[in-house]
Parts: sequence; C-alpha cells; structure tokens
Amino acid sequence: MYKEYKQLNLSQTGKDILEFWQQNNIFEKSISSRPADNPYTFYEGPPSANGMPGIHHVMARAIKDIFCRYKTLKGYQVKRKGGWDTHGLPIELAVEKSLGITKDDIGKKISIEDYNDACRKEVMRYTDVWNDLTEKMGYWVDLNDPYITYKNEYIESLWWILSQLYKKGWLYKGYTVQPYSPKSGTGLSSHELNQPGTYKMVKDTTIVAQFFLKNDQQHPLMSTLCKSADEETAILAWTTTPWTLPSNCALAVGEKIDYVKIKTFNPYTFQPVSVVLAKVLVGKYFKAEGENASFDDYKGGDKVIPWTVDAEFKGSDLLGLRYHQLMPYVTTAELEEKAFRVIPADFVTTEDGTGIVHTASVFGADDFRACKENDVPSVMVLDETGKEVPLVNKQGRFVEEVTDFAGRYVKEEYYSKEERDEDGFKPTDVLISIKLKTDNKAFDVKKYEHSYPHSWRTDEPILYYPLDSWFIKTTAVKDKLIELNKTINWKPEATGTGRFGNWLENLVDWNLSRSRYWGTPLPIWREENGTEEKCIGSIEELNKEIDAAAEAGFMPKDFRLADMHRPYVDDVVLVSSNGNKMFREPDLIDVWFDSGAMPYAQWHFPFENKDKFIDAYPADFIAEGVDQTRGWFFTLHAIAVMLSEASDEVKEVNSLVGNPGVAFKSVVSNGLVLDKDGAKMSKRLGNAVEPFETIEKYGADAARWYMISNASPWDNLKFNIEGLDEVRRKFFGTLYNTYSFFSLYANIDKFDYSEADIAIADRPEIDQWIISLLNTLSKEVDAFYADFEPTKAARAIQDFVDAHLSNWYVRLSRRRFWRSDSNTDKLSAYQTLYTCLVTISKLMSPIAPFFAERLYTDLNYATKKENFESVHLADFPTYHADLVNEALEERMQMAQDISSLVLSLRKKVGINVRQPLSKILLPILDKNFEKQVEQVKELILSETNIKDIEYITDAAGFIKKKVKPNFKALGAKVGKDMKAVAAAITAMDQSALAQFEQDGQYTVEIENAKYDILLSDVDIIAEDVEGWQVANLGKLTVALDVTLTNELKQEGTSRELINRVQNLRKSSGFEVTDRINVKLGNAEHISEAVNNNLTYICAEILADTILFDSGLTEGEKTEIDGIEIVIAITKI
RNA sequence: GGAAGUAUAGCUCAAUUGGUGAGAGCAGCACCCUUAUACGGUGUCGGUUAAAGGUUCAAGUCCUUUUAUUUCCA
Repeated sequence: MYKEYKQLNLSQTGKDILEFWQQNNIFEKSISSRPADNPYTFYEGPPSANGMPGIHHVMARAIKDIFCRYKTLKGYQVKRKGGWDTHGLPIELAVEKSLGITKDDIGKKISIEDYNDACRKEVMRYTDVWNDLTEKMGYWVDLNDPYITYKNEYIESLWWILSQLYKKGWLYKGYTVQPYSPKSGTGLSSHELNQPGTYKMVKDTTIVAQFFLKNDQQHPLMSTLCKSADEETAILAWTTTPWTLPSNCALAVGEKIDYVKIKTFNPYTFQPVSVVLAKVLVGKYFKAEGENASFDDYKGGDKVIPWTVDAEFKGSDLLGLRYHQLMPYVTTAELEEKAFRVIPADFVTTEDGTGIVHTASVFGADDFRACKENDVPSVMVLDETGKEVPLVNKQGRFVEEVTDFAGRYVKEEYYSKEERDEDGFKPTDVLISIKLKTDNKAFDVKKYEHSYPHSWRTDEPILYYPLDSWFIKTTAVKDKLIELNKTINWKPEATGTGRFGNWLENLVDWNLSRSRYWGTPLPIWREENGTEEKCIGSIEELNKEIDAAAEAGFMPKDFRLADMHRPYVDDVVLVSSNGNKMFREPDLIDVWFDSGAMPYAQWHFPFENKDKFIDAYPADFIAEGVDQTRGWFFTLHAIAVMLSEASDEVKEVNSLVGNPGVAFKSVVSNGLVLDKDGAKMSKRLGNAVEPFETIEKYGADAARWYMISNASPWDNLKFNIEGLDEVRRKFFGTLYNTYSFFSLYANIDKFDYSEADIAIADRPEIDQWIISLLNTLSKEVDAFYADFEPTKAARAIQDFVDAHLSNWYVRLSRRRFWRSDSNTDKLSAYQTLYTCLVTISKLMSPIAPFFAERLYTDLNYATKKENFESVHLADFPTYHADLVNEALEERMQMAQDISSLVLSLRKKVGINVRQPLSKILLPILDKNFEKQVEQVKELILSETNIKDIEYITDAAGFIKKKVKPNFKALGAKVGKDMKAVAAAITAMDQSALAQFEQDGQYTVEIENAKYDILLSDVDIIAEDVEGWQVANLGKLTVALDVTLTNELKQEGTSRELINRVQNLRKSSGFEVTDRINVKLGNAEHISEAVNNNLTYICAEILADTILFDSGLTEGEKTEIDGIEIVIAITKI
C-alpha cells in the first residue's frame, strides 16, 4: 500500500524524516555506502559559534548541502568534516561585554588565564543552537568530529605552516602605521576606532608650509617654475599635524588636478616668493583685489598683497620635482637621493588645503602606502640598539635628534593640566609654526576645527604611528597566486576575475600580527637584542628547546606546555646559541590564518592523518558568502600556494594528487540575504527572519526551495516570507497532489509494480512523451548541478512537475486510471507515473531532502523496486538518450498550443468547454505538420471537447498568409539594406507570396541593389481563415466551427448533468468506486438529451438507473439550461 | 575615495548571448473548469528595460558618462 495523507504538512514531514534519518543513520550510510577511492572533497568554512545563526546561514548551508548530496547521488564519497572558528575579536568582545570589563583590565582585574578560559567557554556558547539548526534545516555535516581552531593539535599545525614559511624567508618583521595611543602604549584596532565618541571635534594649529624647490635640478618644468636664477619658488602644502613636518619625506599631488604658479609676497616675512598650489584653491589664500596689483607699490605689512598667476600645469607635470627638506634635523644619503620629491597619490583632493599633501610616511597610513609605492624612504633615526625608529618616540615625544623640540610631547593634550597652565607654555605645534614663520617657510598659519580620533581609554588624541608587525611575504608568490587563480572555477566568474583577481593584482604582504590575548600565538622567540630568533614548528621541537633552556636554568626541569595559548606560552623562555634568554614575540596571529590553514590543520597534518589529508586535498568544492572573498577564500588560496613552494611535505602530496598548488578547485560565493524590501537584515531593525520559526512554520524544504529557486546563489536574495507559501502551494502542493492521485488509484488497483515493465515503445503516445521529457529533464538537471547552477535545476524541476506532469500528463491521463477493468494501457499509465515520481524525488532530493525522502520511501516501500533505504543512498537518474523523442516533444507542444488556442476561441465566442463542437480547422503549410498533429489528435479533441479536426490547404483559397522577415538570417545577407528589404518582404501580396512559395525564391530590388530572398530567409504563417473565428500563436493558426446541431446541444446538456451529479457525489462524500441510482425532478426539458446519451451518462457517473420523477422534491436543487431541477442520488 | 556586483511590470525572475511586436509566475480584475489538486484554464490590467549619449541595418543585450543600491577595501 502507498501511504495516503490528509494534507500536505512540510513541517511535520521534516520532523518525521529527521527522525527516520537519525534512527537509521542515513547520513553515515550516505558516506559509507560510497567507495572510499572515489572521494569528492568539500571543506566546511568554519562558522563562529558565538552568535546566533540567521536565515542567511540557512541559505549558505543549503548551497553547500546541495552539491554534497548531488555528488553523493553521483557515486562519490563526500565526507564533510564540520568545524568551528574559535579565535578572534568578536569572541573577545563578547567576553568583555559579559564580564563587564575592558581590554585594560586584562592582566589587572582579571588574569589572562581567566580571560582565556572565559573565551574558551564563550566560543561554544551557541553550539547547541547551531547544531540544532544544522539538523533541522537538513544540512548534512559531520558534527561529531569537527575541527576546533583552539585545540593544541590545530595550533601545532599552524605553527608548522608558519615554520615552513619562516624557513623560506617569507615570515618577517616590519611595521605598519596604525592608530596608537601613546598614553596607554597600545595600538587600536579599527573596531576600537569605530566606537561611538572616538571622533571628536578639535581645534588644531594648521600650517601651510613653503617647500622650496631646488634651483639646480633638471626637470622639464623648471624653466617655468624658476624663470631666473634668483627666483625662489615653493610648493605649498597644508597639514593639520605640524609635528609631522620634521618627518616630511615627500609631497603628494593628484595627477589630474590643475595647479598654478603664483608670484606674490610671503605674508610674514614680506619677501617675494613664487608658490605652487591647486588652481581651484587660489581664492582661499589670495584676495581678489590683490590680483595683478602693483608689485612695486607693495610695502611689508600692507593688507592687500599683490599676486599674479604666472603659469598653469597639471599635477602629472609636477611629478619628480625635488625640494629642500623643510626641517632638516635628520637626513641620510638615501633620503637625499630618493626622498623630498613630488609623488602622485590618489587620495589627494582639493577639498581642503592646497591640493598638495605633505607626506610623512611613518605617521599616516595613506602616506605610508604612497611612499612605499613610490620608493620614498622614511625619515628615521637609530635608537640605542641600532634599530630604526621614528622622530617621535613611543611616549609621543620628539627624540633628541630633533634638537629644537627634543623631549617635547607632540600633542598638547599629552601634557598635564599643570604644565599647560604654566606661564609661557606653548604647544609644540605652535612652536613649530613660529619657527617656520621666522625661517620664511610658513605661508599661512591658522587654527582649524576638524574631527580627529581619540583613544576611548585615555580620551586623548591618538597618533598614527609605525608599530612592529609580523608579515607573510605573500608578494613573493604573487604571480603564482594569479596564475593558479585562473584554474579555479568561480561561481560567479566575475568574483574570481574581478574582485578576487584585482585583489591579487594589488597584493601587499599579509600583516599577521594582532595584539590580543585569545588566539594562536606567534611561535617566534627572540633574544632581547633581537640578534637571534627561532621559529618553532612543532611541540616536539619546542620541548627540545625547553629542555635546552632548562639546562641553562631558564626553565624548570621537565617543563611541558599543556595549553599553547597565552599566557602559558609566554612563560616559555628559550636559550640562544650564545646562552641568552629568548622571549616569545608577544603577538598573536590573524584569525584568518587559522581558517585558511584548515585543509592541513583539520587533520593535524603533517603530524597525523597523512592519508586522510592526501584523500582530501585539495577541495573539489567550497562555498561561502561573497564577503569571504578577501577573507577565507584568499587565506586558503594564499597558504596553499605558498606551501606548494615552501613545504616539501605539501609538494609531495601535490605531486601525488596532481595538484598545481591550489586549496580548492571550485568555489561558489553566495550573495546576501536581505529583507523583502532589499534592506539589510538586522536585529536592531527587527526585519531579521528567524530561521527556527521559519522552518517550524513552513518546513526546511520550503525555505530551501524558495531560496534556491528564487535567485541564483550569488545574487542577493530579497527574502519574502510570502514566497515560502507560494512555493509550498505551487510546487510542493502540486507534487503532493500528483502523488495523492497516484496513491489513491494505485491502492484501489493494488498496483505494486510487480508486473514487468511495458516496453516504452508499446506505451501510448502521452506516456512516451512524459518519459521523453523526464529524460531530458534528468539530463538538464544533472548538467545544472554539475555546473553549480542549483537555481536552474530547481526551476527546471518545478516547470516539469507543474506544467507537464500535473497539468498535462495527469490531467489527460486521468480516465486511464479510473477505468475499472485492467489492461496494459492502465498498467502503462501506472508505470509511467510511478517512474516520473520516483525520478523527481531523486532529482529534487539535493534541494528538498525531506520531502524527496518521503516521496521516495513512500513509493519504494510499496513496490520494493529499488534496494535503497533512502533517496539519498540512491543513484542519480540515468539519462536514456534513446527514450528522448524530440519530434514527440514537439508535437505534444503543438497539441498544448492548439488546445490553448481552441480554449481561447471558445472563450471568445462564449461556448464553454462542456458543450461539444463539431470541428476545428487547421491550415497546413506542410505535410509534416499534418502528420504530427494526427498523432496527437485524440489528446486535442478530448482536451477541448471537439469532435474532429479538418485540415485545409491553401488550395482551397481561403487561407490568408503572412510573411515575416527572419532578421537573423537576412542580417548576414543584406546588412544595412535591411530596412528596405524588410519593408519589401512585408509588402508582398497574397499572389506574390504564393509565387514565392512555389519558386522558393523571390527577388527584392531596392535602390542600388538586388537580393535573392530564399524561403529560409522568412517565416510564412497562415494568419487568417476567411469567415471563421481564428486565433494564432507563433506559426500556429486555428479556426473553430461554432455551428451547434441539436445533437451537439443534447450532448452538452448531458455533460452539464454529469457535472451536477459528480459535484453531488463529491459533496455527499461517496467513494469514487460507489455505484448509484439517480432520480431527476422537474427535468423534462432535458429528458430527450438524457435519453439519447443514457449509456454515456451512466458510465460517467457510475449510475445503474436514471429515473425522471416529476414529483421529486427531496434532493439537490441545481440548474441546467436555465431551469431549476432536482437531483437525488442514492448509493447502491 | 578605490574595486566589484546589481538595476527589466506593483513583487520575484526570464529573454537562445546583437535579430527587431520584451516574456512567465505572484498580486489585482472578469469569466470558466475540477470523481487528485484552497489546483488549473482563458482573458484583462500593468514596461520610456534606472537616466543620458554613442556604436550598428538592428541594442534590454556592446561602449561612455551619470544616478541608485549592495559588498569588500581604505
């Protein structure tokens, strides 16, 4: 027996199936039942379990799940090791919030040890919720043995990778310019800088300084800028941080910006000077009344300073100009050679200042980058250990080399209130301005109010300051990264070539350092003077070093590190070759390194599981959000490519598995899930869709199908909850009804597919047709899945189920199931419909795993046709090319179109479908057409309730034809004469057209040209039949005979009666097999019609007798042909 | 500010890759149908294909600029 249901309940189905899977270990079997030597590798990008999952996680995980399930059906063994991302800032922040502490309290109010313990607990806070969602949404991933990034084994693998890079010389110490708080002595993360209240309005002293050009240089623009030997020309540059001026090393201009040279006088020294600034900013510094005023009449101190524009040029013309160092406290031969010149930068604007930016490479992130790109060295001094340091020390004071200001804080706010209140106290910026004014180097000094970031801890302004960092030299393998990226199959392609490709093209070294507490420690130990350092690559190596250190008395004997995190790892002191102590570099590494290293670390490679690693490297497929492009996708790729060069172990595996050095072969980067109006979902706005609620209400299948069928994974999805209901009604509802229909009659007829298959060729046309379509569908869906196009797969399945299977095949085949006797036609119908349903269950199972399972097991349980316990253990449907009959598909399409046209005509003339009509006319343009229609004639006739089809040829003379140019064919032939030719073709009259058809050729003459048009260059359709009701669709034309004979009328009346009785049967709750007796009251006007069609009526309504009883009052009152009648039916 | 993506009916998406009346579903309206089907059928309403310019015989599709929006990076 096939299971029958009262109604469709996807939510309940999900729960039932989940239980079935769990009890029977279906997931485990889906792996163990596939051969281990045919692996398909998937990497799970680890979620961080410290936040609640959202509906977008359902989306992302559905995509992963779909392809893993698909590949399983295709016979691959798909292991899916789960994982958890456990380090990083979000976790630290969550802990700080729940403990009510700040970073400053770490090591004070709370020990690093307790803090890290809290992090460890925090990390897994929501794992239960996550696991619950994973199960309920039907995401199959191995949760029993996940990799967890904080485990010692995982970290050991990370250390090993770092040591491989270190050995290759690709791990080095440098610096980056970061927000820095001198008072607390720490760097600030961008997150900390984004805290509310960090940016405040402050009034700073700003200076427009004069950078005098070197007169003796060779430069194309010099003849313009310094027209005589004694002309002093200066570039004007503005700064809000005068304390950075001693560190100036370049001036940046915008290449496309217009600049001018202006002759004028310095407003403080009154000396004549020529200055360069952006053209649009002239008005800001020069009064209009001074333009072209007399230079000779000017006296120092005059309110109006005369000026005149002397030259104009582009920023690009200025590049390379050399100038005298503004405040020459520190210089070197290298600086003299490469610094103090004009460079281009894209961040230069003409909003403020002079359109020329003073650049101090060590005190600005943009400055740093621009200088690096243009090979401008920084102004640095050597400290007592011989290390290069900037002119401002870590306390925020000038170093002694800056003689005039040595020891002074660069920011006024760093002085105490008492110091600032002392008589004669002047901020350093002011002192610098005074000095520059005196030296004829300042053009304008002003107070300027602007927004500047402050440390949220000390409330004092931050500095942008160069801080030590460890880098991975990714630029060393840049070319290989780019090259191998081309071998990766990106979905969508644009993400790979565009976003990712550009990122690789502009690659910089990977800044690995993080100043945190909860993360993977950097395994580098250094002597205090920095001369010797060690990079530890394994616990074994560490232990050896510890033993050596113990010998030296630095460590307790037999010390072993139980937890590789801080603070424990910081207790490890090693010994250098000359007997000095070595301390660990205090940095942690970027968490992205954790996740990017998962291919190796998840197996604790190379320390364990080498065989498992070989089987699972590289990944055949990964999928995450597009926001991971520069995150996980990059770190996976970068680490893999670097190891392919740096590690012998990885090289060996690569050559074994034929991997050029990638971590993944295909990647799907999915878009975002937005709310129904396209806004970001957020808890704050209250527009977030709660995944558990959604699954509970609609079922995971509806949610998955909706998300997948609605938009391609990489397009953003506007999530509209109403769409789920539509999916349920339209797709699942239809499929469910089809199954219900099947099970209802199959149970009545005890169909259990025990009979031998009827050869497809022996089945009726319509069965062959749906089998043909089904095969085409299988092939398409297979290709779509293989090409990572789940949306196309879902739409194809949906279209088949709705348009073809339910609304055509079943509807037209219903009578075959109803008949009470058994024959091969009926058996064929059962076998065909069964095949369709079972195949659909397999095709849809990757996307809607629960419903597909129910459908499959319900079918297969009754027939035991296949030996699989679950649809997910079955094989993907095989495509049988020999069962695909394109001609058949084509003529069935014709039948559908013709039927549609006939129904449309009926509607137009107001004759409903129950009223039979005698015939339709089909104009035929070729013999083949008639042959095709003949084969589907019966379907059309029964569908439209027409008695016959009559074919007419144009020989009869009343078909009006129309000729339409085929532009695609003509394009190549006539090119730009298209308009004229098309007009000539359209203008053909009926006789010319007839001639054209006969000759197969038609000559079009237009101005200056003559073209031979062939029949293949046009489409000819029969547009109209004189004197008939006609409808067209494409090339099809149908004419309807609307003549009603008495006989037809009576038949129509009979059908009306059948309809009324059937309605009554249904509303009375009779079984479809119950036989009845019928009594009719007040029905004399239809008695003739009924008597003439008695056998037919009785057969339709399963009646043994129909009696006319004029006195009948008990029964259903209804109306036929405008007169009320009474019907009473009784079960026999 | 930079890079990338998206923009087609009220909503969600198509449009054979440059071939000419821009389609479908949902929603609305009208009528009809149903011994599986709160399903379906027929019709109707709805479009300056974000805007402007260009290339071409021909542009939703290619190019340029602009606008909106999203993501990533500053």
